Amino acid sequence: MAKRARKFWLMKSEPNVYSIDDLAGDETTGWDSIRNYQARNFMRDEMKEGDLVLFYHSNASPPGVAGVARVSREAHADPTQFDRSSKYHDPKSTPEAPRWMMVDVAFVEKFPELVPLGALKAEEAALDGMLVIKRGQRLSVQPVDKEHFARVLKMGAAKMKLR
DNA sequence: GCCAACGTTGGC
DNA sequence: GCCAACGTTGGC
Repeated sequence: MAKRARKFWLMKSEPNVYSIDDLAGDETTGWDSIRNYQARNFMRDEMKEGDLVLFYHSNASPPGVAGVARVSREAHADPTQFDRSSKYHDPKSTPEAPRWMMVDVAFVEKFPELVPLGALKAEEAALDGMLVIKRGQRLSVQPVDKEHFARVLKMGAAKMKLR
């Protein structure tokens, strides 16, 4: 039985909330608090262990890709939805039928330097169709083409290589 | 801080 | 089911 081909993703996080350095320290984290159905569906239905993730710093100056992570655990219920004290509490969700799912991601590497959004936009020809460079694109979990992923690794002088 | 773009809610 | 109002995202 052939293994499913690895998929590639981009996940946004505000670095003043949770940065690539936080992930490096934690080694792994639950990608909780996502309250967007499209993003949830990607996590619930499509992200598999071993998939690679561009870790993107949003609401930063400049915003950009800070490094690489890897899906380390597939979809499971986001615990913040059951936490009454959390701003992400969802009273309509139950443990039997959780509405919000998350994956866990593990630290892979931090780029020597951030790849700014502006640099991605400047590579528009090579990165044609990449969602993060589209204006008005707010989705915080996005699929990325393998070719685009490889190009961003190069731009970030990543240690890892795709094969 | 501004505001364009987008997603969600809720009245009808 | 439509769509106006509202809330959020996120670049600048």
